[in-house]
Amino acid sequence: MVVKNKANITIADVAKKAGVSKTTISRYLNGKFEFMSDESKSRIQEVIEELNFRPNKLARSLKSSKSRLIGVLISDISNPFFSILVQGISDTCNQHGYHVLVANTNNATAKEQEYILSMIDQRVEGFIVNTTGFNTEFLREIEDNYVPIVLADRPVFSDTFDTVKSDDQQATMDIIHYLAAKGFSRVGFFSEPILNVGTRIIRQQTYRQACKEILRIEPQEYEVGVKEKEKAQRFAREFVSRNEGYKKVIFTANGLTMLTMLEAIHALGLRMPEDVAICGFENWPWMEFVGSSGITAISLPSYEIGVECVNRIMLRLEATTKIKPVTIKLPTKLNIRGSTE
Amino acid sequence: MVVKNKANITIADVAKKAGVSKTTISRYLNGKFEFMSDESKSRIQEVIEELNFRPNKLARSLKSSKSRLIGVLISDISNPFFSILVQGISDTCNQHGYHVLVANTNNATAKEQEYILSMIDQRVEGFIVNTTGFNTEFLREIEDNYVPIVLADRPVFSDTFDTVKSDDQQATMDIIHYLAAKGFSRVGFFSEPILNVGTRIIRQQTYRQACKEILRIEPQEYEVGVKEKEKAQRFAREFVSRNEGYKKVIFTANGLTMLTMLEAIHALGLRMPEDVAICGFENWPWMEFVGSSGITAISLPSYEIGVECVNRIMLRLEATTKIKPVTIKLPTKLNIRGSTE
DNA sequence: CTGAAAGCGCTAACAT
DNA sequence: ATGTTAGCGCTTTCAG
Repeated sequence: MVVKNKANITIADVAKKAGVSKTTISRYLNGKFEFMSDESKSRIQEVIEELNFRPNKLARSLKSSKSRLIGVLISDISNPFFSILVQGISDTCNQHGYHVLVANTNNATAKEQEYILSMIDQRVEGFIVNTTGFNTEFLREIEDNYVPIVLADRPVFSDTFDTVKSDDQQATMDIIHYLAAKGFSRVGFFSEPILNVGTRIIRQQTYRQACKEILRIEPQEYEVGVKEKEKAQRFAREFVSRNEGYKKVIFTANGLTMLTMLEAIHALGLRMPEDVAICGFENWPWMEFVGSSGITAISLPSYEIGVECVNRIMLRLEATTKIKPVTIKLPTKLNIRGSTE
Repeated sequence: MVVKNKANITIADVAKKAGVSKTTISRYLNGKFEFMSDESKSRIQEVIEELNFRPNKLARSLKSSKSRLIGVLISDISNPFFSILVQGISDTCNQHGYHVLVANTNNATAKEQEYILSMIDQRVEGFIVNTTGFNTEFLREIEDNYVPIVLADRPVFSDTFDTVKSDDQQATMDIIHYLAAKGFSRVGFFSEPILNVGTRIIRQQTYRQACKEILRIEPQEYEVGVKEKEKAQRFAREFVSRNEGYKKVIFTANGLTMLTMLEAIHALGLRMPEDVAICGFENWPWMEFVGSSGITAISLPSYEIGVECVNRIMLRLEATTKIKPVTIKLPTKLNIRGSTE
């Protein structure tokens, strides 16, 4: 029988039964044993176990304004990248004795605001936000007036927030160096048409830089949404014919775009890498056996990003002085497979 | 400026400024306008907007023992099946004005207990549990003494819990009927060696039943863990040679096992479906273009399971009388592709 | 070493 | 139609 505090035992019941005051119980619960007699201590412990007493966190929180809750806002939790991020966040928070309040914003700016405000009403102690990108001012106000915020994965172009993300510049330069060495003289950048997502922007800008510095070509960029199957096929065809005679590769900015383009390639009956090669951001287990010998892809440190986000929040919660915001870039890994042979 | 309740405005401040009592403010906040003058009402509204007042949910919760929080325990949130489930749960809870406290149990029985107890301390109003399977007694105690529980996806063999899951019996019978009609006389059941997970057990039992009633063969069952690459290859080879001369198909009990076996098939250089066919539970986008023409797979209603779980909880929270526990089985869909041609 | 009492912000029974 | 008052369960001065 693990459970039996049916009667809603409170600190007062424990105090009465132990023959001490509520204060002493409170001290016991908070580990303030310095000036407590050993008798009291062991007596209290006995009674607590006997009554199966567990303190009401709501009451504690109300009194202390410390809820031991972290608010987590995720743009799309069904995306494995983000669910692993949440796993990292959740596991680490739990280790610190915190719980996470998770909400799915579905990339909607208004929902992001609404949920954040509502979580503040619950007195969360901090936020980890995978932001939609349109709430920079709002987030700054929250951070200024309430609790710390760490941005997960998606930066905003303002250095006032702690940000934890993958090192996308490095990753992009690395993969393009690799592609160039393999003889791919034409690299097309394929991404989702989502405005304002810092991650995409950084990958795209680094791609452009790499086009100039490494490949010495004009960038070839395509924006295609997840549901736009026809457009994806048109773009694939266009990219292939436009670069006739060159070794060419489709470079996708994220896992969803990879899926979109793989579908198109499959539908068009193109061979990888003979007709067109492919590679991109986000590495998933199934990529090992798609095509004749797998898809070249960049592993992102999703779990570790989650862990670091929590570490930053905890740092700020413990800090007594202001801490300067930093951007933490975690290393990625390039997995080379047959799709870029 | 959306935010500016820096000074922690309380109901008392609003009352003072509006020239009424705290009670009236409280009534206003709770929509008890029946006996309130229109002057008071509009005056209060003004002041609330002016001061940007938002009620402290912690205080409300302490008073009412209603936290507007639902606890969600997930065995492995990095698994897309579960992350979509969480999405369904989270979206639906938010629609009802609830937030979700999410914890990842990593299939650990002790963690499941620990997090549940801790969430009770936070006064969550209900639980949605994707249980490890070893906490039946514990969960029953929680439900008896505290708050409603709904089991998501994984049933336990006890009819005392509300359970929401996919209709695995139907799905299994359907796919085996389909396979039999296609001429597959040998079907092997491949699953993870996890004990006590109701979902696996049901799929396996139905498979056995189908072996008897439809295929009229002895069941051929293999248990292989996600990391056991060699074992997977051994089993694949064994299954193929054992059923030499028959049309045979590997039937995987979940997405992870599908990945494990695809890897093995790929490593062994087996052709699908010529050397061995494959199909299984869980349908993902990438399955459309693995192999020459996709993988046959069963779509599971993950999101809808999440939605229904919340509906059940809400039903219980609103109910005044005891509600009889039910098991809700949601329909699946068979996606036929080239791997079972 | 311990306790009395005040109060966190809100709600609700009981007045009026 | 509105206010007074007493808590919800805990923490924390302040006083012994």
